[in-house]
Amino acid sequence: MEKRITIIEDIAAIREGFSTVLSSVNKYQVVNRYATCEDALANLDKDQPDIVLMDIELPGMSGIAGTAQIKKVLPDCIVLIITVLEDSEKVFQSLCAGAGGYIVKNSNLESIVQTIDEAVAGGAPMSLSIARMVVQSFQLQPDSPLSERETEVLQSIAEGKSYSKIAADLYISRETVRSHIKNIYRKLEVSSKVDALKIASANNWMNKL
Amino acid sequence: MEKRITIIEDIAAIREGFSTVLSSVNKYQVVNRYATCEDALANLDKDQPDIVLMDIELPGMSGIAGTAQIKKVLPDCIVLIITVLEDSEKVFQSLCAGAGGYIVKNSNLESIVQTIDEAVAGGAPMSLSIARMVVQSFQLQPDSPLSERETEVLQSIAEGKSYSKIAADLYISRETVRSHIKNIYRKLEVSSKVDALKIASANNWMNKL
DNA sequence: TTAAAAATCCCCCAATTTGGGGGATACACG
DNA sequence: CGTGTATCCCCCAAATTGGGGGATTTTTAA
Repeated sequence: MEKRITIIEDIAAIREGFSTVLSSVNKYQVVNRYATCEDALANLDKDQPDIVLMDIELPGMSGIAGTAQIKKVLPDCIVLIITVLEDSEKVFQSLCAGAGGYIVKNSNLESIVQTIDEAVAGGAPMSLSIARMVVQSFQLQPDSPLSERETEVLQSIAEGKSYSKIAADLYISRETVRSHIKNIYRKLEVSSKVDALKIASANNWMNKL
Repeated sequence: MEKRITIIEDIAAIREGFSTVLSSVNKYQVVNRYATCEDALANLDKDQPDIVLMDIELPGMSGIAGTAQIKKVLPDCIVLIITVLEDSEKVFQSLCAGAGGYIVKNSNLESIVQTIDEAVAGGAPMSLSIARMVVQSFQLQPDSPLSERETEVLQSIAEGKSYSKIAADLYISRETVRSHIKNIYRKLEVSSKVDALKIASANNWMNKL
């Protein structure tokens, strides 16, 4: 069955380029092309795309917000991000918004079709460098000022545990937990859970699991 | 320069198979092979491997715990997991422990060498299905009983914020936050932050960012 | 159109938690 | 022999949490 594709990209040349390429492939049917998310969202019900190719930098609503909106209306629609630069922040935000993969803007025509095929087949197409970015996000930075035990305690705080619960889980006294927390606060130069967690997670000093 | 490789795999046939293949490649030098993490860890200082090929299911210490231990002693050592089945839990635990990529056990010889090359070049080699697994972990399950606002509130609790802080950030009254939390507790059949967070994060009902 | 769900706000209240002090002891590493 | 780590203890006041009991409005769905 033909897959319905919508393209959202503000640069006309790139938009029409993708469109021309994909229109020539039998299994794909480009139902519409838009320069902004706003336009695309207004016609979403009518277009009913199976796949959306979405630029990340758009005038008005960003591609990330747009992705979230589209997934809200059409949860099964696959949104593929078209990108030039690989900004780690934006990559994660897109993934959280529901993006299913990445297409590099200047890649050749066959690889674009191949990428879409992979996505349709249930894969999560992304370049090796994006995969590395994602994998790295799971790994701890080795530059943490916190000791192992302190990290363990902070981790438990991130899970919402109280001092008493942490103490029980680690088989230590509640006072010891307090000592660790005092040291954490001193090292990170903060004086509350929220601030400590903010700093530690921004620097990837805690495990994500 | 020759890369020093250590193989940890309890099945002799597979262990020797990898060893033979990699020994025949000039840029790689298999310095040692072990059946258990314990043995490998005892000789780590002497072996000084650049790359470790690690089976995930081992007698005694698991490959995941072993990976964490190795990274503690040799932070720059690249640990590649050798795996047959792709269990999402274990994949994430390995990544958190510091694994740099995955090698599928029954892949052909050239692709094994290619995977190691990618890892050395700074990539994060993994199969498409593992990439999908990782990407999916960033995406919300659509089966959440919580409303958007409730999810937002729970998200804030996960960040360690107090009711007052949440209220301020969302521009609502603290009492409204309390109402949302009461509803969250009712829906999830819990009566504390910890339990609510446990259920919601286990089901992927909250954003990771 | 009507009922349910969602989002907003208010009160009372007691137990728990938090974070600020002030300590102490023991062990390891260099 | 100091510095860091890990463990434990005390006091105390302010803040937080979670259990009740409500209410109103808007949005959504049946």
